[in-house]
Amino acid sequence: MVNDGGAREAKGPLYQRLVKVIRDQIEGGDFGDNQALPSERDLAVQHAVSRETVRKALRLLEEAGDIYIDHGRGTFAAPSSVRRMRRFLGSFSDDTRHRGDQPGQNILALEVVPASFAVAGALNIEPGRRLTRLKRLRLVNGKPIGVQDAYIDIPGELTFTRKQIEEVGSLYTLLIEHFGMVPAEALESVTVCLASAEDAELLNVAEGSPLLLMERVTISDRHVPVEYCVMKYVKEYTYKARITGKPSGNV
Amino acid sequence: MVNDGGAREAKGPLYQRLVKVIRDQIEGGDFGDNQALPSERDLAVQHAVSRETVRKALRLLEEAGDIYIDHGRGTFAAPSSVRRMRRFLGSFSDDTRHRGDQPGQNILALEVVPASFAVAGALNIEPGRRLTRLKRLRLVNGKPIGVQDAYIDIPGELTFTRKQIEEVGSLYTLLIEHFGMVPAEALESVTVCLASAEDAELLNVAEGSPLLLMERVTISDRHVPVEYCVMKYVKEYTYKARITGKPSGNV
DNA sequence: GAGTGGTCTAGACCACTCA
DNA sequence: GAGTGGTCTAGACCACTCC
Repeated sequence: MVNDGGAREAKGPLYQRLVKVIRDQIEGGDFGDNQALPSERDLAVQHAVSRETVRKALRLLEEAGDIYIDHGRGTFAAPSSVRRMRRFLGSFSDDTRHRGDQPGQNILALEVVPASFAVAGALNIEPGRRLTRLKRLRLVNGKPIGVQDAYIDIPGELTFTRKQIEEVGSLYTLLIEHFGMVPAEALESVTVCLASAEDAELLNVAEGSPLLLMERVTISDRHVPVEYCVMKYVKEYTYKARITGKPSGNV
Repeated sequence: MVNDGGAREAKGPLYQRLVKVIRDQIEGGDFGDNQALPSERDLAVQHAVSRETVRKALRLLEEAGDIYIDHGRGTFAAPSSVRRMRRFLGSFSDDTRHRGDQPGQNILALEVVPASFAVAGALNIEPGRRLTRLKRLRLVNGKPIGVQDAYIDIPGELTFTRKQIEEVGSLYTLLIEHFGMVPAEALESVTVCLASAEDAELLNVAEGSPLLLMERVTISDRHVPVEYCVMKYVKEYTYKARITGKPSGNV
């Protein structure tokens, strides 16, 4: 691996460093929209790595949407317009921060409850198992935008305090640092519902007004469902997603 | 590649055939929940391929959620409960068919229109460019469930007829087969809106009732935005998604 | 036919987990 | 330390695009 800027930090696998180098080149404008990158064999020589290592890096760049690869034609920088659109995408939760607003939260409930049939079904555990329930009002710039009701399966019946959450600010940070539960994947669904009397009061909207109803099952890096969460968001909220692969069939 | 069932079809790359073999084994119950698969080196010997080929297959199986791989520990069959949940996921559009219902459509408009500023912005083209507009009422079991308003940038100002759509049934099939436009990726956003008078009449709901409002920009395999589509769905509809990667930050 | 990406190999060494 | 997955190599051949 040569040509990576000389005195740069040389940490991590070669292909990851190569990803960074090439991405910087693209974002720095070295390659315009749809401009061809050097061939894989040339890149291998330029960066003094094997062709398979180059291919590994290019695969990651393609998955991230930075480049596209056409069999028999070459490898090209993705158009900046598409790159720009993609930059606004992320998980529903990620999405919050893209607004540049100040997030906040009020903890409405923190308790240990037995799993209902519904929650137990979602988490694939036996009903009645003791779960930690965390219900929060989410704020943006002090204004309520959603209610989150999370049921967390903490191993060993451990639990945490309201103070801990308020200090750390993030539920996931707490789960990772204090309980070693690393979220690895989430299954989400989104639909519409009407505000109940309680929703209406919490979110400061009229009873019966439409809300975005979202469910999430979070799966840990130990490959088990660890959290079931129901969220209701005011209609100013938007969910964004990137769907890869061919949209199939009768759309 | 040996042990692939003897007289099976031997088409396609080795690693893809290996994916199929291992997936069949898992779905056939050869490996229970979280049961370890043979090591990569063993799998390579068993199937008479190189270890890199095995790794390529395992990577695909992991991305599909069939297995999980833990560094230093081994490779394991994903729990069937998680596999089952994932099976219900797909793009918003895919999702329709999982219900086992009969889809249908009424074409409300098929015309050539100049791109508005908004549509031009979404497709990254100049305003005023002539686009094909296709507005359809989507049905499930004869009942209206949504309105889709699509703006398609067909190269060379070609267009298609109402009859063609009705014959083919699928807009994407038509785009692929008649215009060589292969959808490769989609960027979607979902939020809530209220039914306009027109929406209400089309969808047979009260004016002002909540709808799921969805936007989509489809990007072709030529890596340019080719379709902008606004969809409004009745509240019985649900959007499902799988979010991979660590949910980040202040969720 | 020349050039591109796609697949595949055999072998080496590193990083991690677990006993 | 033994076994696992993670990285990397040099070289071969195939499939595709374009001239």
